[in-house]
Amino acid sequence: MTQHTPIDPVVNFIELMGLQFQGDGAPRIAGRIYGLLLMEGRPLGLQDMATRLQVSRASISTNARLLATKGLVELVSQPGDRQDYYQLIPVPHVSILETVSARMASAAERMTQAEAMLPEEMGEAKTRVRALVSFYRQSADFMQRWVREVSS
Amino acid sequence: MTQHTPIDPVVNFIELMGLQFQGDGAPRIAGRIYGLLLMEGRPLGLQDMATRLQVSRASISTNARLLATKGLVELVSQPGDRQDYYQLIPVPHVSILETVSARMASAAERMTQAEAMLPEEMGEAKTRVRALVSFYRQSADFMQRWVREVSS
DNA sequence: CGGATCATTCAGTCTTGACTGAACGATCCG
DNA sequence: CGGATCGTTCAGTCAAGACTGAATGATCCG
Repeated sequence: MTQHTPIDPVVNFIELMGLQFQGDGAPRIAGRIYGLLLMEGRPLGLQDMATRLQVSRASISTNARLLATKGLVELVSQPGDRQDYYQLIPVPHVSILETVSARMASAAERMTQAEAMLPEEMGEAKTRVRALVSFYRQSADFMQRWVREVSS
Repeated sequence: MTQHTPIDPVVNFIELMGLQFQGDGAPRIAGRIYGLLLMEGRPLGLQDMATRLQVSRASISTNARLLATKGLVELVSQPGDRQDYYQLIPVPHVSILETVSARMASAAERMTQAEAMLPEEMGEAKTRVRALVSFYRQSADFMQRWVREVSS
């Protein structure tokens, strides 16, 4: 019978990151991978992570690549080794903020398109939508500024 | 047989908001409610919305209250009428940003707690976590600043 | 070439949570 | 009081998607 209440602080931290990611709408396993890399601080292979986190290699593969596309992690290789190693990106702030910024910008874009199709009679509704779009656009810009500030 | 490809721009906009919310991890119906209110620009009763959006009253009730807790919508009453009416909050920016800010702050808080439990030998890991926490805290602060800027 | 060791893909399972319908309590009006 | 009309709660259904295991393709080494 396995321990029901884990007191291992490392496991605890990894699990916290899993829940954190899940709360943000990302797969829980992606969070656990990030937490594990944060604890180890060195490149880890897929097989390593799969056994450490007790999940399938397929899941690790998928989620590690997900993290890579989001700019939180990067794929590295070691000479004379066929394994894929992943390691933390030292300064993930830029990626995080730019992802959010891009989301807002695309939302603004789609809303603008839908707003343009509304008939002229709905002038007030169109104005309300444009105000919201404006806020999204400004926020996206503001994040870019913040990126520059934080990376200086 | 119902129309398969809706060209009604209002329905189109409402549906877009539904998808937008869903993409942000919120219930699709919450987005549709917000879209509907954005189109109408006046307080709407639960029954109204339920028939307009063709969903159950229970769902409208739940999601309207969700939007209210997030500060996007507010409950209003009309004299001599027992219905609950909901209307848009004119300037939702503050609520949106403060929600995000609060999320980041609480994430930073939990990470700090978990980090404190790590043994001293893991000095480097602790440092990495603290750097991440610092970023979260700064971002939360930065959003507060942005709130002030946008509401002036 | 043939076996071994990778990562990835895909069909299928299973979990999460959004949504519904029926009941309930509250409030109002006749 | 009794019927009607609210909003909410709750158990149950259903769909989306996270995860798995087996199969596939690629690369390396003997």
